[in-house]
Amino acid sequence: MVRRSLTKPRKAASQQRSRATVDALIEATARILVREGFDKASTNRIAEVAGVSVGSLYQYFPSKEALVVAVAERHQQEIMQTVRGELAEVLAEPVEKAVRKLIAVAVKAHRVDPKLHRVLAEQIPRVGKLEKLETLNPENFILFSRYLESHRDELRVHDLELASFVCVTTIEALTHNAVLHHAKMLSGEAMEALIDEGARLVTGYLKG
Amino acid sequence: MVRRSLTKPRKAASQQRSRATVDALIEATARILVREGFDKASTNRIAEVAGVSVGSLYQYFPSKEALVVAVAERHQQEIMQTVRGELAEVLAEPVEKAVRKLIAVAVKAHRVDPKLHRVLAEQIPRVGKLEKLETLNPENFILFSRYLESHRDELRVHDLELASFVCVTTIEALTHNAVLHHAKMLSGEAMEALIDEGARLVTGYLKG
DNA sequence: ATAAAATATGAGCGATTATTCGCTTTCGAT
DNA sequence: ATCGAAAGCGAATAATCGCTCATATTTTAT
Repeated sequence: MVRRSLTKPRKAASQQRSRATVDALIEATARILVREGFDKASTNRIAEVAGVSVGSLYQYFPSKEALVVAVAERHQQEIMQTVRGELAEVLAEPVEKAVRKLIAVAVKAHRVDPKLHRVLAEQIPRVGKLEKLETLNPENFILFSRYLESHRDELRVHDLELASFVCVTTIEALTHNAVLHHAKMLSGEAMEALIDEGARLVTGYLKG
Repeated sequence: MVRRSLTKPRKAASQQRSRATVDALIEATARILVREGFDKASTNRIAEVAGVSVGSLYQYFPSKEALVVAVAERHQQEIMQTVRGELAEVLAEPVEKAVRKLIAVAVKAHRVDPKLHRVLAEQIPRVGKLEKLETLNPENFILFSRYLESHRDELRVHDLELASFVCVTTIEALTHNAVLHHAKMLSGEAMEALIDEGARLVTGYLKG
């Protein structure tokens, strides 16, 4: 039997050289997305910017979509690093304090890499394998639900799952729109005002 | 001097035949977007589904992007038809009633053509001329601001512009996510519950 | 009836793109 | 020093797509 060609992309990169290649490719993709936009992010251009060949790109990523997913996942990881930490610290605090801190951290999360965040949210067509690329991380629902459960007695909401949906959706939308679409709100002062309003909105809802 | 070729797309379609062509093209684009997705919406395919030639397409639309914009605008028109009417009726009502009705109408608006709405929101890359294709219609801010102004004495918010941003963003995000991403909430009962929660959220915020 | 204007046609051009594969270079273990 | 495996290379391919234009048909006005 003839030897299989098997040019299928291998998953793991075992040597440190190839790990560097993978990093360079993800980084190059992110840079192009931010600086030139999604439709300029062709595989050949990505390879060029990464300083490797297209062939190498396809050794580690089975498709262009896979690269975009990798970029999105790396970004999500960075954001959740921030959010998870704060949520742990806030678990013991009463609703007023906790909600305010969570909104503040949501703002901080949207400022990790706003330009990339915006491109991922607005320029990536959710088609094919990109379909489940969600802006709203499901983990947020779970984490917030846990907080609500452990503070049930402070609350005047009956359906905790529904309340979690309402709160997470609201906080995400407010911070997303403020940071990415309303330049006026970027000043420290205006941002404080927005956090105040958001906290009032959500706290009032939770405490009746 | 030689005669100019001037194949630039003409704006107006004066005869009824050409108006039908324009309609067929917009309708075909919408159908393809919903049934096959954005990346299947090539100009050749659109023309084919519309039952006209590609050449005719370019008589009335200077680019593929222009067609998508036309579809989005038609959709927005239909939605705003619904919203404008309700907002007028609600102008005289107190905050509790008004907010509840506005959330209900937002749900209704998202149900006009949910599949198209979702494709427009998630599959169209905001690039080039599509960049200003906004999900959040600026008209909503203006209309809602007017309502707040004429009910200023009922409210405990100081910055009306900020309050309008908070409310419109919140209502849009809640209804959008509920209708387009949470199948469980589509039942009449669950939808009522969501409207109740949303109304409580926003009313509580506005009235202190 | 006739001519001009409006409308419609669709093969094909040029450009771009994702992906492949035969080959070379480098690495790591012996 | 040797050799197999891992990593890297990039010209070439095949397909797609937006768009044009020379030509044909239909409508309107006279």
